[in-house]
Amino acid sequence: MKTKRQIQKEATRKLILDAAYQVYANEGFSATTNQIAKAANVSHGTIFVHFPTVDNLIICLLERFGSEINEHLHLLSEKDESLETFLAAHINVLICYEDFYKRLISEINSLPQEAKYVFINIQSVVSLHLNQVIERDKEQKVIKEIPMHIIFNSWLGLIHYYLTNNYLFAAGSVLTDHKDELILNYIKLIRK
Amino acid sequence: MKTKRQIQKEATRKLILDAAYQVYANEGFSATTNQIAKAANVSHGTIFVHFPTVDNLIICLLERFGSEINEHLHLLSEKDESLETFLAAHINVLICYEDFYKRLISEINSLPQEAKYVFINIQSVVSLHLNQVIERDKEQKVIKEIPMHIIFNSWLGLIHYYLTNNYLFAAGSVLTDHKDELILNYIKLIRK
Amino acid sequence: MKTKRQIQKEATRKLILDAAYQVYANEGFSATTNQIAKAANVSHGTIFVHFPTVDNLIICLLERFGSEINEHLHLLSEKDESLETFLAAHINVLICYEDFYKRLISEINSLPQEAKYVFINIQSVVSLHLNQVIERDKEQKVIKEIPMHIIFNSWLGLIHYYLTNNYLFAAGSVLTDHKDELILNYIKLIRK
Amino acid sequence: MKTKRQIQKEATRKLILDAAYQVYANEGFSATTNQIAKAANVSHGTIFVHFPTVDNLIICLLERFGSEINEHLHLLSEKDESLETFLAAHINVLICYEDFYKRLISEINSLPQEAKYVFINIQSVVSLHLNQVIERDKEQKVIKEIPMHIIFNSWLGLIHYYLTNNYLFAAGSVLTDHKDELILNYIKLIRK
DNA sequence: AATGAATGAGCGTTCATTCAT
DNA sequence: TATGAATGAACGCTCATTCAT
Repeated sequence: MKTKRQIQKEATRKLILDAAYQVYANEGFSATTNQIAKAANVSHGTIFVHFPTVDNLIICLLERFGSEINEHLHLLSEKDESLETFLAAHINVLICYEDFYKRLISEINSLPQEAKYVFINIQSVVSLHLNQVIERDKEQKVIKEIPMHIIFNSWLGLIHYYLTNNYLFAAGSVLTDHKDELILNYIKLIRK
Repeated sequence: MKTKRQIQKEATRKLILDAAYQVYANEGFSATTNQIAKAANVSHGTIFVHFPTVDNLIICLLERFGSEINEHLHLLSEKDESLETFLAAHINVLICYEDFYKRLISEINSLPQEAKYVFINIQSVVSLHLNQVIERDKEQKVIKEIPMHIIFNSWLGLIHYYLTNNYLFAAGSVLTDHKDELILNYIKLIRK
Repeated sequence: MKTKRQIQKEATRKLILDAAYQVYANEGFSATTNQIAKAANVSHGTIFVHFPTVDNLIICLLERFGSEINEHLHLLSEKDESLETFLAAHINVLICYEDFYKRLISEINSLPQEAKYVFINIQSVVSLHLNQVIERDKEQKVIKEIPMHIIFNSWLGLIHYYLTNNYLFAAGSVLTDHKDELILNYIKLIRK
Repeated sequence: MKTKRQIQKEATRKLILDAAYQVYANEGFSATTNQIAKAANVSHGTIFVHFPTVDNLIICLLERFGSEINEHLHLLSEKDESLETFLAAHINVLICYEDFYKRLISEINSLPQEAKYVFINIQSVVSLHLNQVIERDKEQKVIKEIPMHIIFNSWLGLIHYYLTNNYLFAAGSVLTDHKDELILNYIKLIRK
């Protein structure tokens, strides 16, 4: 049983995390705690009641983000879908988080060490699912003899490249614009 | 004929650029002018004698970096080398600048607009050469029917992915460690 | 009802404005925010919690100063006093703010544009009252046929001259020392 | 006999003083030594060969300015001119130096102590001549019974007031625009 | 639990002055 | 004599963090 206070506290905590997500997505991780407080409609000090430091806020935010995105990704694995369907589903999930994800892959190296674990975790979930799908295709001998991690890293490399260099390829969402092209050609690459 | 003064001035300028290169490579582009001054062993004010603003310092540094790396790359095009040789040469060049290049591809979006042009320029030089090498192979029908820009972006995507996620793959230089594997498998991907 | 917090905040704001008033009066408007912070016994950053920029601090200070001085001057108009009484009252008001006023009339041209409006406003209040008093005397044909603005500017010119050149005329307050002489002779000048 | 070197040195010194005069007239005394060096077409360091500190430069500049303006004023006294002619001549002299003089009377209190002596000297020369002219008129009983220093300070007060508040009265030269009005009305004031 | 005023170290930048050339 | 690169203290301002309310 949660007391009224605990419920209130968790609500505020969520408010801050939601705001931080939006602010970081829009401004990058150099956004200030003041901006986040304003976006969350709480006082500046409240942030530090819930999170002892900004780094801690970022870590908690990324943990939540990791869980959320992984939950989305898990739903993919249940069905017995084709490679094409899986890749499309993966991109569709990323589109939901596109702005934030873009910031994340760009600025990951300047974020606290623990943030990286979240990032690794997300990638390993995708890897796991991709593995399953590919293995099936491999049995049918349609996939080249290339190590799984290269197959996986090529895919992530390709879409991360398009995301980080968004400005070269699209005015709005690069994933929305180039989704089909990316999937089609990536499959061509890994197929015999 | 340069006067002793001019030589001295250029030496200091080089000192600052070299220091900035090292500091940015180690700390990322959020490093401060104070850190750079200390690394260059000059007073803080001296930086602003040579560069009116930090942004200008960054742009000059990137221009120098761009020229340097392009010079390296141009040497490649003169010879009639194989795809494998070219990719190895490309990686070898990047190894020389690995830490700095890693920061650059990560943080390019937070750098001044002019910095992006330098980055685009570097990439287009690589693209140009890769194009030549691939076209030759394409005539021999060994390359898949995939648009050139996808071929190019897959390569950059792959090595940028390994660079930005260095910590996943290697303790030291990820390019040194995975060079052969990357080249070998990338070629497998684009070949029929 | 004000909360304790609001009271405290206003107190600090007043502390800063009071300190700024004193520091500017003593050192001129080239005094630094550090000096003001020290004089106010608050940390340097606190100044910028209350005033986004120095210019804003100066403008707020001048607005307060303008209100205060105008309030003093308004009290004069209610009575049906003689020219002599009015001029004496004007000088008496200025004596209260002498050091600050001296800096203001000296450095007005290097202050932000909005500061000038405050200054103009103060002068126009004086002008208004002087006008009323003079008009009465003019009806009695004791004042020369001279345009009102010249009458007004002669008065301000005279006392501003004594203020800016204080060091020529007095060790302490030039207005206190020369008040009677200035009034007496100014009246002689404008009377027939 | 001056050596070639001495002649050259004096020429450079003059170059710097001329430039400083122009720069201070245009920008006020907060202009930097760099601006002056550029305007004088000499190197920054050269300024400090001729003047140990900026304050010393300002003092020397004001001494030269004082001599120059006093020389102009001295020419006035030789003739046996009327009060009106004298005041017109005074204003005409000031018009030659208007921008610089305006800065001087505005910023005199933030200039080094010695600068004030120059200013006092200029004023006493004007005072001397005005005295002579007025005394003549006084003998003819056309001037009011007012102490000479008040008569003098009213005049300076009036024109200084117009100069410091130039922006209230004119877009260009306030002395050129209001010269006749000022003289005419000032004479009205001091005449019986 | 939430507030928000206060803190102070640190930022990029300016500028009078120095001194080797 | 003239130069101009180098200096470093000081500037206005930012911001994560603290703590009395």
